[in-house]
Amino acid sequence: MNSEERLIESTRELLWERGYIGTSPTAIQHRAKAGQGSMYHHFTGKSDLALAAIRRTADEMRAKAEEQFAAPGTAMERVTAYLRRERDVLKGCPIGRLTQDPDVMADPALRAPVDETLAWVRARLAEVLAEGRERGELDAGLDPQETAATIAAILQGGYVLARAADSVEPFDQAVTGVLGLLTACVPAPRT
Amino acid sequence: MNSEERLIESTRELLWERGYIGTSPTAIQHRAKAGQGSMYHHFTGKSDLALAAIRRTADEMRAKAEEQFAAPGTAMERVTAYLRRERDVLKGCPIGRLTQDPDVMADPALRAPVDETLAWVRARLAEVLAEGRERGELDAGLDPQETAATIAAILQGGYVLARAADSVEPFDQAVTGVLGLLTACVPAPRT
DNA sequence: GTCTATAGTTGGATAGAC
DNA sequence: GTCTATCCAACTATAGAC
Repeated sequence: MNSEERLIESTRELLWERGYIGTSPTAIQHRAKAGQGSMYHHFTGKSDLALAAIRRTADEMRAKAEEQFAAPGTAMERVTAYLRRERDVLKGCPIGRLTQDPDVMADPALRAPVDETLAWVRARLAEVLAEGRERGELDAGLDPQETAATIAAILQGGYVLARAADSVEPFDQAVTGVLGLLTACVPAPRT
Repeated sequence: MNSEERLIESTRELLWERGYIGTSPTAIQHRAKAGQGSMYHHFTGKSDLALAAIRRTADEMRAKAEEQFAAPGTAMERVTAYLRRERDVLKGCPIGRLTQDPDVMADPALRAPVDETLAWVRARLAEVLAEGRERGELDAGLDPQETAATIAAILQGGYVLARAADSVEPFDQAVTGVLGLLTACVPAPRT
């Protein structure tokens, strides 16, 4: 891995662990085993490097989610697979955590990938749910957009509760809880 | 309001807006219109001041939540009142946001009030739900603890989605969505 | 209690040599 | 491309005067 690549990857890690304000160019350089000259040769500065890092993380997040969304199976099966997927729960969401970073939210360029990615997740979940409703897999009264927001919020909120408790338990409970509520919206099969 | 009081209040605001890493003693002093000498006379340093601020915010958060939890009405009514209560959605949760602050989570003293407050919210919600289930207001198959985690996660996650979108819409949708799912667990009244 | 002075460290970046 | 030298501001805190 070349120096530019290492700088981006180190920035991705540090943004996840410490956020934008908490990540210094010096810390990035140390982790990437790159000098100052190298960093400022490849990138104009901290924000430029952060942009590259955030974009890559956002792309990766969408790709991983699409694996479950585009899989075969009923809507409930796909939503369950998405919620139950292996996750670094105690580390939280590398995109969601950036919403707490005022310097990220204040910069339209840095903010855009965060906004777009979470909006995409909601929209994609809504599509999956709408599809399930059309196929009669889900109750006709279920609102796809609202329920999609609920599911996306469960994940982001589950991370927060898990980090506070320093335990994955509340995350797992929140997921199990919403899946239980959703199951009640699955029409009984015609006998 | 005296100087000590102003320092605590300013710290509360800044922790909410910029987090622990992003809040400097200088910034606190400016907002509180207090000098350095004043601040270091009343508090041993940044973390000591942050502790006072976090404790107060945690107490306030519990008191506000208890208003809805202890109100008269069915479990669904109290949960609905809690979720629909007026909130500074785009500012997020002043306690939940601290879970993203590695320096807060690394210090047991600062971490404790965050952990305890969110655990309390879940436990209290579980009590309300269990009560509703016993009274026959909610489906017997509903797990109070899991559902409590779901509801608490909706709030924390709703804030994240709202901040990303710079709009309260996803927060409101997530809340409406989960209330819709919960309503499906309300047994039809005996006719 | 509050003020000013001081101080060592880190942050974020630039300049120019190689 | 990478290195070292240099820069100024901000961060966090201490010391001592008033």
